[in-house]
Amino acid sequence: MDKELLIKNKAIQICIDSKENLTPNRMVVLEQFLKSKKPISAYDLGIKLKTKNKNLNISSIYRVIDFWIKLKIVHKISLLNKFILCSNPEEIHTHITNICTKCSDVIETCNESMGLNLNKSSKDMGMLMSPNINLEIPVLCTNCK
Amino acid sequence: MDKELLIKNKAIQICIDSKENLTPNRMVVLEQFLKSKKPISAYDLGIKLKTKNKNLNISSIYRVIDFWIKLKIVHKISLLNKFILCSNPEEIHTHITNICTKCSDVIETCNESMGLNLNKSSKDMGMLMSPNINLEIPVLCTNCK
DNA sequence: TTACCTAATGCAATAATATTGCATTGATAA
DNA sequence: TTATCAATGCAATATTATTGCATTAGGTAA
Repeated sequence: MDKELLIKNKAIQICIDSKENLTPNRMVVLEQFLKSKKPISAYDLGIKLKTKNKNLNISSIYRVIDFWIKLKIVHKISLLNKFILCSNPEEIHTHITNICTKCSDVIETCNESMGLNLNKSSKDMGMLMSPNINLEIPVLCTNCK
Repeated sequence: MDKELLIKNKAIQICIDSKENLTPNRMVVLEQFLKSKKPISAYDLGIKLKTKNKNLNISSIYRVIDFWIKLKIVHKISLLNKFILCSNPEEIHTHITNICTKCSDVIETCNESMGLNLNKSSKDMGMLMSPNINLEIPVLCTNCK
């Protein structure tokens, strides 16, 4: 089974487990995310769906995206104001998103020890790191460097 | 000499060293940043300046902010779409910005070893971490946790 | 000084991203 | 059937950011 199908099944499972409704809108948005290798903006996602005769209002799109973010299936990449599928949903850990500043390619790496280090660093300052955070690291990817 | 004055002098020095022009607009924006303990949006900064009879156009504000960002005096906090003075300008290293998700308070910590670790992690994936990056970590601060 | 050059700024329109309130729909349960 | 509630549609609006072009200000050469 390829990776996309795996993620898709996982997403559906998480949705069911959370007793949430897997509506048609939520499904088409999920599938669009599965097809997007790069982060995509809410508006661009809307345009993509439109070409498939799925015309969602922008507010619905944002709401659906928020839904998937809540379930930790989708990440917001604040650096780009775009969204992308989480490559490793479900597990609670620190996500590290390497974002190529040149081509916007994203590679997600989940380095537990890094998460722990960051956590310790925050604690030393008396702060509490949120669980399941997503760290955005500007990099140059293999192709662009 | 208190910390703000220190940062101010450093900023001015960096500006001179870079042979850049320290214009009145750039100065008032810098001073507003020095007064803002929390990240501030470009528009809010404009409003603040307006109350001081300094009426800058929004495009000028963005340009001045970009100017200070270029000199590494100001950081953009992408998580909030706001800007804040760098607490530790000039030195090239990994900046770690802890952002309280409740009150938006920001504490910047510069942990060199963390930067090195992240760098290594990126390298392992064949990517090159940009120098002088700013990492945004969602936390709960001392007061809010 | 004057003329010129360039960086900085002003101005106003527009783009891009995101949120809101309220109406409507559709599924489910009583 | 009726009541309820989550999801969605709709359209206005808010927020953030950029752009092209005109104008200004400050420095330099003649």
